[in-house]
Amino acid sequence: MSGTTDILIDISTAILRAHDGMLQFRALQDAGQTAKRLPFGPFMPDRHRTMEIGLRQWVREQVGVDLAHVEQLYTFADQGRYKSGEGRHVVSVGYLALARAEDAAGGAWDDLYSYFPWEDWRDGRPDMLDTIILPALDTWLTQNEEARARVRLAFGRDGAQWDEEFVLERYELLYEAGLVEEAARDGRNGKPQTAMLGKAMQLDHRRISATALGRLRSKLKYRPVIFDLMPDRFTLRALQQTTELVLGTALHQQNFRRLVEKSGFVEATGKTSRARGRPAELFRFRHGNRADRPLAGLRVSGGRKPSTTK
Amino acid sequence: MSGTTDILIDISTAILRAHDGMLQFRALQDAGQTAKRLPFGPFMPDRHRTMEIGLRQWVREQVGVDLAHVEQLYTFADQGRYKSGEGRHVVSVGYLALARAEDAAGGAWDDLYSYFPWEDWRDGRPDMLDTIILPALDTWLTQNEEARARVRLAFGRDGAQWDEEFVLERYELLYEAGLVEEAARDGRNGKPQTAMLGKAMQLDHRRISATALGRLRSKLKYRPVIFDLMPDRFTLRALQQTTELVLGTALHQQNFRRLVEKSGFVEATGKTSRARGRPAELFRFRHGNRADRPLAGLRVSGGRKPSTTK
DNA sequence: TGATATTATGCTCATTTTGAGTATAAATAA
DNA sequence: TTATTTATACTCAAAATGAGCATAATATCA
Repeated sequence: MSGTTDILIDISTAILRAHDGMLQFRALQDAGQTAKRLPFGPFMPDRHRTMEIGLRQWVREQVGVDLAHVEQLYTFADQGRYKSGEGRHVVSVGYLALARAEDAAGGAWDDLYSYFPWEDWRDGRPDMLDTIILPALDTWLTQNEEARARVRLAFGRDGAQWDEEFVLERYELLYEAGLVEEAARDGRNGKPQTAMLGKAMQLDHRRISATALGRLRSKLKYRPVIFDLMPDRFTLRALQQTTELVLGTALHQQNFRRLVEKSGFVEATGKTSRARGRPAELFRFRHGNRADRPLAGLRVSGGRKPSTTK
Repeated sequence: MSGTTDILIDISTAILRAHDGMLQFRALQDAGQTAKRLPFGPFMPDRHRTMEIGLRQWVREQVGVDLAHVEQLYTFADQGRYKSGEGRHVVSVGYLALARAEDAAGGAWDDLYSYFPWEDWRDGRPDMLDTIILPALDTWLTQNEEARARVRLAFGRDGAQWDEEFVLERYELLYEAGLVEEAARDGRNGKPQTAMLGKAMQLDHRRISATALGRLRSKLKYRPVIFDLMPDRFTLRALQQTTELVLGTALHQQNFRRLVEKSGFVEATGKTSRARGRPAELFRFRHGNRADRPLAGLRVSGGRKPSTTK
């Protein structure tokens, strides 16, 4: 008597790596499709004892990457965001996976920030925010007054701080405002906007990718996941650059060093790497035996502000 | 060609409130069943445009509580943890909801910590950890050497800190070790253990509740969700007690006050509440207009330790 | 009524953490 | 050799944190 409708569960995985100074993810190009997609496939309970087993099967078959970290993100089930399924209702479970560049050589990797250009603040606040996004959102807000508080929080307006973790919230607002191509594709806000922001993806895959980036940025601050993006040995500089890639912000080098050294997560190997300047010590990740203390210092702050003492 | 098996999605919600000095959740008693359950029901895509709509329907029909905050927790799909579904594969989506005691009057509410007695540290470290749990886990570990690192992290052994957020990890280990009734029920580790820890629940509902508690403890530290458990006006003492309930730890009163006052999340109403001692100022939650800064100071610490300067 | 218990609140103090620099070292490139 | 580049050490002030003492304002009880 209960849910008689056929339900199909799709498992999609955003696989991230740090490579070539870019935060990249594995994107597949289907013949006849402009938009790319994540590796994905149906959850088949008869064959997959757990969803993670299903995920690993589709990843193995479609992209063959060694995954260093796997984490469930969210289950999306709202109508209209997922066209496909031949009449069946599709529920979409998104996963985040991390890979080391060394273990993830082949295949096509895309720059994640080309899908979310407004998220990369390493060279300062992106111009497009003030020239395109905020004005467009303002226009939209005149029709959608109730969304004002969400925009304020997500985009850090009117005195609110930009929170680098709100990746999904920002993407969702852009979708609702009809500023990303997926919105038009899903038949939402029929008006063809002048500028469609970032590259589109198939199905709900950009939404899943946004969730992945947000979750990773958040997780960095309390678990040592950053090391799942690093090779076996690395300089502190390389670690910092990867962290900056993920967070989308520049960090203070000396303070980053201090933070990481004190965290107990790394140990020196005694070897050094030579590149252009002074050779840097090579470190390695120090497994679990340390009390896992958070890298809370990675919290991005807009600089010191005098505390509001009236 | 894809997943031909019929899949049923169940939506279960752990609804929490703070009442009578207890952290309570809404538990339903089915006739003929010893174990209680959460409100739950199938996701029906034809009727439910989103899962949250489905959740709200089941909550309305089964318990009629006004929800102040709703948040998806996790989607569980592993075999053998969910007996039911008449041959269909059941995927279980868990939600956390918060309610104000005022809006959630009727019905049966259970003390959450009676299901997780090892999680309540307000009066210090629970005895059962050293008298029952850790010895039993040690015995189990002799057969399951690979789980040692997980036990160390989850239960804070061998120098690791107890992390109050690892509620699910602890429950899962107790399940795997056969120390909670659900393990025997699911046919895992047939040996009837002497002491079954905490009260059992139907299906995977204790697992969902564990996830809910862990998520809430974590979220407290970076979003002002605690106020969704508070009445309209409250003293700082009441706020602290609710926080302690959720975290399962005692906090330093003066420092808690300093933290909350500085956070900008509350404003004085000018009125006072009278009880036994000196009357306390009544505060109210100050909505969004403040930059949402984290209540990071809520991070529970085992006290100051001299930093390991060699 | 007055002493006592109870709770709230203000304040201090020593550490630690954090943000922001300056200074120096060790390599390569010109 | 000098300039350039990168790594690393150190300093300093501001802010946050952990711990506690002191005092205020009420109820309760003898």
